[in-house]
Amino acid sequence: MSKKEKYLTSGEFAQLCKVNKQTLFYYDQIGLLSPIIKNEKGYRFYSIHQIELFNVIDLLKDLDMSLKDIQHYMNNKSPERFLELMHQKKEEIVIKRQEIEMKEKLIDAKIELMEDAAQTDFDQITLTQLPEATLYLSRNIENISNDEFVKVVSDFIDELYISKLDSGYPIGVITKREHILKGEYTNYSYLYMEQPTPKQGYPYFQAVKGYFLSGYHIGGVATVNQTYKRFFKEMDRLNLVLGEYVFEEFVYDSIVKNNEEEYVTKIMLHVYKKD
Amino acid sequence: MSKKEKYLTSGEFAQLCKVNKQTLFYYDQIGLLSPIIKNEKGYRFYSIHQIELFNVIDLLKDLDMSLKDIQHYMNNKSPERFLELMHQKKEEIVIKRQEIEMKEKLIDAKIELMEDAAQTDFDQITLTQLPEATLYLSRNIENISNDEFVKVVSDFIDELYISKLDSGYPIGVITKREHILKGEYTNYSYLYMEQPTPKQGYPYFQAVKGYFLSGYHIGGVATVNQTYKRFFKEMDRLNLVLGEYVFEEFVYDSIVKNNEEEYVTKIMLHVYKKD
DNA sequence: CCTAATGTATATAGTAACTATATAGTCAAG
DNA sequence: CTTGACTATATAGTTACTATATACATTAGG
Repeated sequence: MSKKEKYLTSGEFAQLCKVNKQTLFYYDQIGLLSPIIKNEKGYRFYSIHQIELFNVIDLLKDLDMSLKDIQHYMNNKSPERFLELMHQKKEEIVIKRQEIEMKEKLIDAKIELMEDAAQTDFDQITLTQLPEATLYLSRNIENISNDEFVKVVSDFIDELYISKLDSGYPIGVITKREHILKGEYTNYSYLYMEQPTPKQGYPYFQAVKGYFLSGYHIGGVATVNQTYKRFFKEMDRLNLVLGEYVFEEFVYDSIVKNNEEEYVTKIMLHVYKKD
Repeated sequence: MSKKEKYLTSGEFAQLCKVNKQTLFYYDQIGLLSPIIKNEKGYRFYSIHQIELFNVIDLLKDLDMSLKDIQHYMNNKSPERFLELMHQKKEEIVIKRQEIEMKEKLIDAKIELMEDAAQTDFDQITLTQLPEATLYLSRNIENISNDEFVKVVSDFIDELYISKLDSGYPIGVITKREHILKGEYTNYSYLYMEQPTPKQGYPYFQAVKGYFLSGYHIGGVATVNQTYKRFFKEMDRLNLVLGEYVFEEFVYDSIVKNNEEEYVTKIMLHVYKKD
């Protein structure tokens, strides 16, 4: 290796940086990263050390720093300021990573939901013993005004977001036995979201376990009473009585189907064995 | 909860989605997400269920899907296609997460480097026993042409990238004793990057341990011979002989300093105790 | 040495996904 | 009945590229 340094052409440097050559022209133009040499023909030549600089620019850019702000740092660089910047970016990247992890869980939950649904016979009603599950509940929504309902939903979603409790599972509704028995199938009492790995220190949680009669309703809310009729018939046949709560959650909704008639709702009735 | 649904104004819906109202107008304009009702005055009203749709749009957008492609899915929605999409996005988000994790490590490494440097006396030369360390090495770069050197650097960087071995630690150079003794301080033999958590199955690794004389060179390569003189004096004083290799790595370079005269290079000479 | 292929340059326009601004109409409270 | 907070549309501006058109330079092969 001799003393005189080898310089890279714009094309070579672009390849090394894994970036479009035009991007380097742009960086040169705005004065963010210019080649150390420009010959009489206007050809750009970069030093091999400049890749370090490019990498830092690329890192900061990925962490949502604007080119202008990066340039501002470069014009005022110092070990102290760089350390400060890295501390700040560390905080930001931790949040970014947590958000990515949340979204990955959400995708996992959606895949699970869709794969389960794909091999489910929506006409079948089955009796199962459900293990204990923890649910995050909204405030009570019985007989409240529409404006209040919107407020509760907003708050519920905000709480899920702030407390990082959005597990990606669908938002479900809970209806109390008394309303079901009166035929008020849409007089819901709470919204809920299942928590696969519940955190300590949050209120509104409720454990659920016991016998459940599970089935599916196909169509909009207007026709849900017919599905409940089928449920009641099956309860009679199996000698069951309705327990405290009924749980409903969407399986197929506007995300995968175009019209309400094709929506699928999973309905789980808490039941006791008659004796 | 009565039958008739409550609708949200554009402002309310924007707040719920945590997004600028203008963004919703834009989505309406391109036909991606339109309110289910527009009254005679042109006022937009969204259903509460539309937030689910918005969330999916937002998720896909975060996973680098263009609004056009999202729209294309929405026009061809089905459980099968949604599942397929989620599988694809799962693969993408895993890569994204790994990249974020790499960048977080890189930031950690930079912070460590800067914090260590901040409390280091660059004039001091110290004798320390270094623990075993694993280094990822480039091909040999002794006496090669400039073109070849550029190729080796490119390959080295590409390998680090492909094999995900870029630990964020600085790229260093190794010089053999024979070259040092001849005063050829810049006739380097290898590039290296330290691997804090070495992976199995990669060649080019070399463990390093033993006694090292560590000090710092301030300035460009042109003046490094003076720093080596200081090292040799210290070796005499401590009754040491030069070992096999010398390691050099940048502490302060173009990322934190404007001109070469202020750069700081850490130099570590492998040494034996004379007896 | 000529030529074709490949490389380099500048200038300009286009792109995605917002974002801001200007202007004007609507609604609800006091 | 007015004030302040909302709603709408239309248009222009923004960021960080990206593509295209045109022209000049360098290099490899015959």
